[in-house]
Amino acid sequence: MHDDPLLRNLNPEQHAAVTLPAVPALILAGAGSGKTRVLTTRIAWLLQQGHMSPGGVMAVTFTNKAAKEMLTRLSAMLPVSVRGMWIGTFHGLCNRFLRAHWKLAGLPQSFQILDSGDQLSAVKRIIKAKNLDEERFVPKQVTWFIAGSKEEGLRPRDVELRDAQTAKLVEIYEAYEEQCAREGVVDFAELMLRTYELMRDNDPLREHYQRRFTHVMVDEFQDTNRLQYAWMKMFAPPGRGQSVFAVGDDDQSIYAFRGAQVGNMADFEREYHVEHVIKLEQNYRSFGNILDAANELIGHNSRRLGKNLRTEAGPGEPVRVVESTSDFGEAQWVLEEIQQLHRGGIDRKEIALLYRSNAQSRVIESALFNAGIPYRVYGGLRFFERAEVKHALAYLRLIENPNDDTSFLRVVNFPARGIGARTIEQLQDAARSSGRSLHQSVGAVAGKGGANLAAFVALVDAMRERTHGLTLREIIEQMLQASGLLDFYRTEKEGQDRIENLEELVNAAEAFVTQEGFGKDAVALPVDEHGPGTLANDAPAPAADRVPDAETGEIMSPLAAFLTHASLEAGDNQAQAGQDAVQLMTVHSAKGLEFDAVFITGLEEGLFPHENALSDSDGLEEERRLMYVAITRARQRLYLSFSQTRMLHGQTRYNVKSRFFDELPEHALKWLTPRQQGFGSGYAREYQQAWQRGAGMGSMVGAGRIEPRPAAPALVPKAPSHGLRTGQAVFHTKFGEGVVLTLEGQGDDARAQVNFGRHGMKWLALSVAKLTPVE
DNA sequence: AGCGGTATAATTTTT
DNA sequence: TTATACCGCT
Repeated sequence: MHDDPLLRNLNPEQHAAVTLPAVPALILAGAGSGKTRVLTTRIAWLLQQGHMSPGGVMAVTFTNKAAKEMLTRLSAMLPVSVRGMWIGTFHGLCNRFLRAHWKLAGLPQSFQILDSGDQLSAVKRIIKAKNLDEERFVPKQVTWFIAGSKEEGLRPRDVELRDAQTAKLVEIYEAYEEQCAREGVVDFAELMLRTYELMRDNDPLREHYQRRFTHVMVDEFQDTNRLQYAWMKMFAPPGRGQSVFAVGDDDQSIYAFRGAQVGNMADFEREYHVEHVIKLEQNYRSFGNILDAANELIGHNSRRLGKNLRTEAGPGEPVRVVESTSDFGEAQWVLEEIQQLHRGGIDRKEIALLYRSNAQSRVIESALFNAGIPYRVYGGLRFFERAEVKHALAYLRLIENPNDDTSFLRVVNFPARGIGARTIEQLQDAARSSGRSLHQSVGAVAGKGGANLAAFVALVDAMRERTHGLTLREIIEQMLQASGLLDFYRTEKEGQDRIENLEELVNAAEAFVTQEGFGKDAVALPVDEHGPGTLANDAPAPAADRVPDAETGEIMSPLAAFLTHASLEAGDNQAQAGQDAVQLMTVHSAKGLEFDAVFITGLEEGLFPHENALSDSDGLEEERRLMYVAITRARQRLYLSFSQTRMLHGQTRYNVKSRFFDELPEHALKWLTPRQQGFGSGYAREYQQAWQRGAGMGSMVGAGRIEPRPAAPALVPKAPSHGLRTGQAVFHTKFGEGVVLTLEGQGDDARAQVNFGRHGMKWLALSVAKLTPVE
């Protein structure tokens, strides 16, 4: 049956998925079930069998990383050029589409892409120009409104004007669109929406692409938003006979907060009359106890498509659970355990420390730092987002397009050249009243400011002239000199790192030109603007990079292509790759990764599940899925950890252990600290204090049993008449068990704020409420 | 223009 | 606690 080497070693479900006929199919791919393998093997198999040509493939992912992974694996499987295939991120493919059809899309040929930061400053400018109150129209929220509207497929005229506030927001949205059009830029959501609209409105074009893409595959389908689903339907609508291969996992849907619609999976099944739903439940990553924990936990969610992970690997080690008295103690314990694991032969890069929110990394970082253990924190600034790099890119953008006001404003006075806020305001007024760009309005400003502005414009113009015809590397080097950026950072005391980053920018450009062959994302394919007819269906881009525009014969410049690349792929964050370092990240950023050993820290009510998500059941279910994602990252060892107290916003919070502990199977767990009946029993505290005095936990853990230690004197303030103190565990007949957070007032006035975990935070009058101390 | 003080708010994130 | 924003001063 499996003579074909491609299909060898596939399990029956994977095999079935790979060799499905060309009809719509939904693949429910559990964590660690070989999803990417199925996706790439299917493409390879279809090509090998001659069921489709390379040009007939469209495979969409969310991240550049996933797209790259797919391409790498695919080219390892088959000696096929990936050039003609449309494999990439939603935004990358939109970019490719719009580069080919810029004219029809109503865009300038080398339109540039705004990242979220650029978009924010663009919105800020509009709010200022319209003289609106930034309190009422918070720029961040306005960008959410705009992106949100676009992701619902709504242009300003389509948004329902529910109230005055919305009407004003729509007005800003409208102005924002005009501004983007004037400057020749698009934001991320615009890439999607513009593509969708062009496909919707241009019959020959739609017809062409629908005929071309016989196989459309969408990865992480549970993360698609409304627009992305509608977009997909434009390329492969129901009933047109294309193969649509949607791969996803509803249990790993953790991006509802940014518009993801898990419901798209069910909608897809219904609208496409999907007959083939294949569940990939065989897990190749984790041992049984870990999967038991994951399965049981996620079983507490309703509204699932239903899926259970199984393994043939045996139960493996138990899931270890640890309680600490403080976040500090937790970090110390994690540190010890990491050292133990490392001594036991596990690479540090195979150890992940996961947390719900970024703020939690700090304590752990300092513990690791003090112990001299190398670590890498995910998240944070990425390469192309760093200030000095953005400045350099702004100059490059101005070389490419002097009317890019966002870039103009970023560097008009950086390095300082005597152009102050007043001058800029005058310039903006002039530009606004004439409807022209800042660059075009420079002449309207008189005086010294005006002269300086003119000098700036002359500088950029000179850069443009002098770099004409040079290689990308030379252009950037010229610009770094001429702009004064290099000189500026050379004289700055902490400028050395920045200069290194600017040099790195030159390297990145060089790499882009040579290795990447800057065509992949950025350069137009030879697609006729005027519809099918003359189209070579899957003509690969000729000899790599420089594809002339179908109509004018113009070539997109390497510079414009590089700028596009920089916007679409923000690059890694700073951490030195390659080193054997412990991996620190949020649970969200751990999605898709796997490690030998995983620590999930801060498993406390209010933190994980997060308090902001507790108000509705959808929120709680997403938190639970998040926990599910976290658990399923672990191959061999999983640690769950929580702490009685935690420093948050500069205050000590008294927490209750996460409700998720009650949703895990007892048989799979092993408590390394004594199992608590209620909360904060003296025993655990004594134990922790004993440990913190230096007894160390590793040996006790290693021995597999914990010996009671002599009690340490409790460091608590003197007890007032009601007998309560902060941190006190209490019982309330209605709310159950809780922990006292704050005590106020005296006698009959005395009040206590109590954290009842899932019953929330309560203020109780002690003269009325029946609170029983638990200890 | 740039510095330093105070106020304020503080999940999760990719493109 | 800490990062960022804004204001007022030099």
